[in-house]
Amino acid sequence: MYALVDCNSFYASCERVFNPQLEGLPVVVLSNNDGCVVARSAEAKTVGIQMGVPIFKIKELVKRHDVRVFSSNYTLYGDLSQRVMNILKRYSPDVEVYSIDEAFVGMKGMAHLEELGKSMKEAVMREVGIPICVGIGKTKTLAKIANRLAKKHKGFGGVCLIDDEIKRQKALELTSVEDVWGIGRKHAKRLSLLSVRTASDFTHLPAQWVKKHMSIVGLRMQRELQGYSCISLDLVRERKKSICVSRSFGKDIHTLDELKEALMTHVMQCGIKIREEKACASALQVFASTNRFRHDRPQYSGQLTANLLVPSDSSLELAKCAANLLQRIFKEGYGYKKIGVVAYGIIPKNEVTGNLFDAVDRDKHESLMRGLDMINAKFGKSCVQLASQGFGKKAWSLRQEHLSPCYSTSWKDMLVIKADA
DNA sequence: TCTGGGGTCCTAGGACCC
DNA sequence: TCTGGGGTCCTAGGACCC
Repeated sequence: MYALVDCNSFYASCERVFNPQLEGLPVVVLSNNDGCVVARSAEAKTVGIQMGVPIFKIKELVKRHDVRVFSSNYTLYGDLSQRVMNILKRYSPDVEVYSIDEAFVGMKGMAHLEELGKSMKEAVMREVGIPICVGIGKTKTLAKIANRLAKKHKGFGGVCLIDDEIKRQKALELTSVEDVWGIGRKHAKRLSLLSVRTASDFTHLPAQWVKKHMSIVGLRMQRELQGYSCISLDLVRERKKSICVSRSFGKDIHTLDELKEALMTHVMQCGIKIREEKACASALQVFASTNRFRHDRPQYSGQLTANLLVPSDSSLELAKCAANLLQRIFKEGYGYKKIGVVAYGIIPKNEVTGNLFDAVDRDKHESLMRGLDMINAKFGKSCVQLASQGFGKKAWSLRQEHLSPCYSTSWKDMLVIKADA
């Protein structure tokens, strides 16, 4: 049996933990650049705010209902997430952290599953202050479905267990096919043309049809819904296959110099991620694009990939390569909205093969990067930078107008509790 | 004026090899 | 004049997830 633990309105709930006045009020959290709504408290859902809607489109709604708006604060959410996961690990050695706000917990051989679920819920609320729901089923996909029901129907008290045939049937009938884990917009549309409306309908489709139109991924989903486990717990995190850092700009950027400053900043971040993985990248891709929503302006999107002579984790080398790629994709006369870098061919550092014609002093780079990481870890990631990242005010920087403090990870942001004299 | 970011997996088709 | 078959690897694109 598997339990799926999912935090309710996670980002919005995080904001509430250190700011209890938000309790009972509609709260939303925005994507990077204060673009779209990516998390909503229950109250925000009730007043009709849709997931993913750009904030500028709901100005009126926000004003009318006094909705509290926050920029996303991943430092805060990441820290609270870890605390939640640590609690779950007390219940089972098998915890797969699936995303920042979700984890699968292996419950093999355990009894009193519903009570265990309730206990998890209470512990997380008591110790971190985050509300969660728990769904339990024979397969991961059924656990997902159970979780959805637990969220949707108050009667479950936040914990839903599917442990027999009757409950499974009932749960599948109550779930629309587009709400099944792994069925996205495209497949949902195709299925609706066949009058497949619920998860239960989907399980009755001929397997050949599913295989043909939805590949073996679809077949696997079907089997999982029928109660045959096909997706096992992923307990050791696999090595990443690609590492990407990209951002939209607060406003359009026209010059190569400014684009380069932004790109160099992303490359530096990418380098840090690569070194955290104790890995090297074999190839680097740079991409840049204009604002795809502005149909009234000329559109352009360029991308180019280059192999490195020797796989590397040195920000300096990556930066040099990226700068070169940018020069080649840059076209004058466009307003750029986004730029990014992707590292491919990620291999463990100790498996890197050298090259006879390699002219780089790798030991030197290595100690330089070690020093740089140490300083930046201690004094903030912008303490030591590349000159090419630019100085002074950055026209391209993110918009973050509603950022909350990092209550749990920064000394200066810690709450001060005043006792009444 | 203002529309996110970071991933994974699968398939088809082309290049290439013997 | 006649021009195979089997296999691997790589890439681009699609679909999906949170």
